[in-house]
Amino acid sequence: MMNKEDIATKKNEKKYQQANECPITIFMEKIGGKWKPVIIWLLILNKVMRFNELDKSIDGISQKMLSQQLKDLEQLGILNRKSYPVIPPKVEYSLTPKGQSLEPILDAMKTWANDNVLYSK
Amino acid sequence: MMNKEDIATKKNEKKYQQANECPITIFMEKIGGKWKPVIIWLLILNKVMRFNELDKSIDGISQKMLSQQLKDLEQLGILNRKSYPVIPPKVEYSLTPKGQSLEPILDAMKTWANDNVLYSK
DNA sequence: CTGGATCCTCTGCGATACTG
DNA sequence: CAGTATCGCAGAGGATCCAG
Repeated sequence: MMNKEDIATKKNEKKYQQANECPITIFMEKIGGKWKPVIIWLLILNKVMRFNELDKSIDGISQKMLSQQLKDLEQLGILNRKSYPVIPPKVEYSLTPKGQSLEPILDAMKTWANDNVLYSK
Repeated sequence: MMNKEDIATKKNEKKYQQANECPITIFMEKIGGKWKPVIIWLLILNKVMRFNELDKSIDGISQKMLSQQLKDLEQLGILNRKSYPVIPPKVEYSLTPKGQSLEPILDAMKTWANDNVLYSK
C-alpha cells in the first residue's frame, strides 16, 4: 500500500517507466516455476501424453509435483485432461490452443539458453 | 564400427521425447524468479538506471532483494554495473548485449499475458 | 495406473535496522 | 546513495505411503 507521502508526490512526473503489475511478472507467476515449462514443452513435442509417460520423461519430478502442476495448468486453460473410465485408469493430457500458443516463446527461451551457454552453476 | 547416429537411434527407442537438462529449465533457473524479469524489462525501457531509480520503479521490492538480484544478473553477464567514486555514491546499471537480446522474449511474454487475460488469482 | 494424503526440508523472499 | 546484516516466515518442492 501507499503511504500519504507517496500519494502527495504521486503527481510528480516520473522520469522512469514504472513496473507495477508488469505483465511479465504475471506471466512468470503463471507459467514459471520448476516444472511447468517442461511439461508444456513435452506436450508440444508429443501432442498427447499419459501421466506415467510424463513422469518418466521428466527427470527428478515426483508424482506429487507432477499431478499438482498438471492441475494448475488445467485450471489456467493451458492443457486438457481426458480421463477414460477403465481399469487400470488411463488419463491423457494434451495442450489447448492457448497452451500451443506458448510454443514460440518457449522455443525462444530454449534458443537463448543454448546460444548463451549458461554454464551449469 | 558404429557411427554416432546409430548409437543415438539405438538409445532412442523411447517413444517419447525426454526433458533432461531441458534448456528451458535452465532459462527459468537463471532469468526466473519474482524480480529478475522486471529489472531486465526496466533496463530495456530506460537503458540506464541508478540503484535508487530501480528501487522506486519496482513496487514492493526491498533493497536487499534488489541488490541481490542485481548481483545475480551481473554475474550472468546480463547487466553492467558502473560505480562512480563520488560522494554520495553513484552507481549505474545497464544491459549488456546479452541482456538486450532478451527483449523479444520478454516482449512475447508480455503480449501473451495480455492476450490471455490471466485473471488475478 | 493415477493420483491423494502426510510429513518434512530448504530457500526465496520480506521486514527492519544499520553503515561508508 | 547504495548498499549489508539479521531475523524469520510461508510456501515451493521432496520422500514416502496409501487408495480407487
